[in-house]
Amino acid sequence: MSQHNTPATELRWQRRKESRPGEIIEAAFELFAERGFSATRMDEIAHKAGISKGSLYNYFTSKEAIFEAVVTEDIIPTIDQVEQEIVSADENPEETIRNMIHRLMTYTQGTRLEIIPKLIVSESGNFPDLTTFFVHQVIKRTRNIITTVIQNGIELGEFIDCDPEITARLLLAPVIQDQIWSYSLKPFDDKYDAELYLETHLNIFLHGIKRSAQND
Amino acid sequence: MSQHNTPATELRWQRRKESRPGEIIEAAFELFAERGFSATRMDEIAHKAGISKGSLYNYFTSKEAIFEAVVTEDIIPTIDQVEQEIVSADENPEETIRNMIHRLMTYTQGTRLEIIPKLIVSESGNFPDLTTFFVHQVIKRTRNIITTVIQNGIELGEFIDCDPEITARLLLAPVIQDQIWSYSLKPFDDKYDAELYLETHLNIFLHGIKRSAQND
DNA sequence: TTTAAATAACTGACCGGTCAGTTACTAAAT
DNA sequence: ATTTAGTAACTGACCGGTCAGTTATTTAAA
Repeated sequence: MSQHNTPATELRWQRRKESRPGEIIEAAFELFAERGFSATRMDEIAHKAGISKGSLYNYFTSKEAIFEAVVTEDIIPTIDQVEQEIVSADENPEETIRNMIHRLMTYTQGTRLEIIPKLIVSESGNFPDLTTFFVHQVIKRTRNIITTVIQNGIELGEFIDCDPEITARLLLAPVIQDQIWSYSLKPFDDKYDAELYLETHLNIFLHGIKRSAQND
Repeated sequence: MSQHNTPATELRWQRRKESRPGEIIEAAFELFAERGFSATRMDEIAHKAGISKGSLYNYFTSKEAIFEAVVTEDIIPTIDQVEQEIVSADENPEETIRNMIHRLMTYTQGTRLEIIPKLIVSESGNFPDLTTFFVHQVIKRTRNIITTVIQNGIELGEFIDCDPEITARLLLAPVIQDQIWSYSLKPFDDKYDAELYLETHLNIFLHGIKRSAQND
């Protein structure tokens, strides 16, 4: 699609050992997200990273190694940070959920965390180990936080009696769906207002699980 | 994974012109769903269909043609039928939505309609025409039905004032998410009760959009 | 001068697609 | 009924292009 995205300086042969790996990962993950693993060529990754194919092998041992780096590099620090950030202090459960989901979106926006779900869904059959890693380190951790908050809301009597883990899945589903959509069907679908989408989701969902004075 | 899935009769060389195309599509779609388009080999499709690679080309002109057949064959009749089946009569909007979603799941269960979302999400970048076809003929048509019902509920004063199209997306998101999950991350994730998942979704969602006597 | 980042030409395995030959089936002729 | 000529489904070895990975060489930097 675009040309390579390294600095404008037209020096071939420039030696920049330190910055290469990051640039390679950046180039690769865009291509993987767009075409998938098999359909992405090493030449394309190299070109987009502004180097030759041979140079890739100075930094990664194989195409699979690049894919693994795309999915795992920086993931743990990022998810650690997100985990910290989204866990908010002592508000009531409703506000906690609102803030958590907003922060979740804010802190992943523009990071690779946003694109990887689509990538993993597509390639899960071919990369079982990576998929396990991602499900454990990202999906489950996020869901566990949400589950705890919902559990808490139920115990406080603010939320109706429901399965907290399944309810957490339902809270996250539209968020993840939107991320997957963004990098697959969105270009082919009618546009919609992402802000309104999220707000509407939170309103309906929270209204839906709140134990109102006379109901249930 | 499994061996080829043609009848047990161990006659190679059996001539079965009529049944071949269906068997090829069946074999191909399972492999495509599992591995994706690029990573699936023509030999594998042939083997799973119980014929030789050469024979594939008596029925389809190329690998892409098989992929197109997998995604388009029988889709229109199926979606026509689903569309008819899910449109229920004159119940109130809440019951209409409950029944529609239940029917939607019932009537797609076991059909290719259930697997194709994951396939299309994965390959959208490589098959833009097919993706357009699918989004128009399946996604939008389904969403439009839901949108109408929600619109109706709003006008009747039963539902709160919300954007009907976005709300339709939110109603469908967990359903589609579950389908995509089934063929990608489910084997790596904790098991959960699909029935309970759906029931909980409908309960929370409907409770969430219903205009209760004193609210809003 | 030595080291190592970077390159471009190269290799070989792989795989989509082809085709000459094989076998199952049909039916006309005996 | 049996033979056999004709047809078409089917096979699998093969071909040619593609592409991940290697190597010989060049050049920037230390």
